[in-house]
Amino acid sequence: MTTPKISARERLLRSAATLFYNEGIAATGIDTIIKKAGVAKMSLYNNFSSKADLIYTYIQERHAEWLDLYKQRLNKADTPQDRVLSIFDAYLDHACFEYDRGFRGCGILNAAAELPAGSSGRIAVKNHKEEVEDLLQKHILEYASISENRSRAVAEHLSFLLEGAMARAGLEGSSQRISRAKSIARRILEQL
Amino acid sequence: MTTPKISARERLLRSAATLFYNEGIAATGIDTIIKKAGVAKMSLYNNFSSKADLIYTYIQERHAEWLDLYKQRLNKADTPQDRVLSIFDAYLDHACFEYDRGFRGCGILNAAAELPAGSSGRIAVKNHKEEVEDLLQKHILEYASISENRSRAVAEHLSFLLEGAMARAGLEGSSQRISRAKSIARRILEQL
DNA sequence: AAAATTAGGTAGACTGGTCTATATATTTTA
DNA sequence: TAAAATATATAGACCAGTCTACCTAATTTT
Repeated sequence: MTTPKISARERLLRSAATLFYNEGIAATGIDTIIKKAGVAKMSLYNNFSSKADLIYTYIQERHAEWLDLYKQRLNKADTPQDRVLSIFDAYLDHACFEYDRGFRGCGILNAAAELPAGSSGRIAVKNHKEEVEDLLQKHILEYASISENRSRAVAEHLSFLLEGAMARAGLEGSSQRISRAKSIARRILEQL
Repeated sequence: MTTPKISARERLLRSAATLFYNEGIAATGIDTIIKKAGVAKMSLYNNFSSKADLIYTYIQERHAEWLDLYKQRLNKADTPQDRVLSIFDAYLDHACFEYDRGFRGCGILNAAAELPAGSSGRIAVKNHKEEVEDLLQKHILEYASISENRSRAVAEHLSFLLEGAMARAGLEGSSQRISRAKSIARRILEQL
C-alpha cells in the first residue's frame, strides 16, 4: 500500500486539537471529536483511557509542537540576539497558523483556564511556561555577560512581555501585539 | 423587616461568580448555580434571558469590580508614579481575594478562553483590557513629560507586563509574579 | 503453503446521567 | 390583591463511557 494511512490515534489528536482550540475543551464533546476524525468511538477509548487523558495528551502535544517551532527558528538564528528573539518568533509562528475560526491566543494557556487549580493539566501548563522562561534565560546568558541573577530578572521580564502580548493578541485576533513585544524585547537586550 | 435581604438576582450573580471563577464557565451548570444561590430556577430565567446572558453580565460585573478596586487604590496614591502603579495594585488586590479553590489568574481573561472568537463576551474582554491600557497611558502622561506616541508605547509595555505576570501568577497560585512586574514597571517609570 | 491467531479498526445500540430551558401551579411578600 | 418567588415536573438534546459484533490485514503456527 502506498498511502501511509494516518492512524486513528493521530486523526483523533488532530481533530481534538482543532476543536479544543477553536471551541474550548469543555464545549467539545466526544461525539463531535470522533465524527470529525471519522473514527469509531471505541477507537478513542482504545487509544485514550478517558476524555481527561485526551486533554492531557493534547496539552503535551501542543508543548512539543511549540518546541519544534522554536527549534526551527533557533537553527536559522545567526546572532546571539536573534537566538533570544527566536522564542518570540516561535510565538509569532503559532499566531500565524491557519485556524478555522480565528486566532485565539495560546492554546495551552486557554486550556489551563478550563482546568481546576492543582490539576495535573494545569501543572503541565505551568511547567511549559517555566521551560519557555528557562530557555529565554539560557539565551540571554549567552548573549550578554551578566550575572545569573540579572539574567533571571531579564528572562522574567521578557517572559511577561511574551505572555502578555500573546493574551492581548488572542483577544484582538492578530499577531501585531507579539511583533511589538519582540521590538520591546530587542531594545531591552540592546540596553544590557 | 430589618435585614436588607439580597435579591435573587444578586445572589445568582454572586454564586455564578464564585463557580465560574473556580470551576470554569462551561463546567458550571445552571442547577449548581441556583442551588448555591438558594434560588428557584425560574428566578434565574426571570432575571436573565439565558445562561449566555448570565455569563455576559458576569464579565461586565468583574470589569466594574476591577474598576472599583483600582479607584480605591488611586485615591490612596500620593505621587504621579504611585498613580500609574495603582493599576498594578488593583491586580494585586484581585489576586489576594479569598478564593475557595485557589487563585487562578484573571477571571475575565479565563472567561474569554471559553468563548468563541468574535462573540460579544470576548469583545467585552478585549475592551476591558484596552481600558486598562488607556488608564495606564493617562497616568503615564501625567507622570512624565513625554510625547503621546512614547506614552502609548510605554503603556503597552506595562500592559504586557501586567497581563503576562497575571497569567503566570494564576498558574502558580501566587501573587509574587505580579509584585515583580510592579517592581519592573517602577524601574521603567524611573528611567523615563 | 494453508490455517489460526492477533491487532487494530468500524458501526451502532445502550446506560445512566446532566444539560439548558420551559410550563404550571402554589406560596410568599409587599 | 398583585407581583414575585417558590417547588415540581417535563421536554429534548447531549454527555462520557461500555458493550457486542463484525471486518480486515498482518503475523504466527502447523
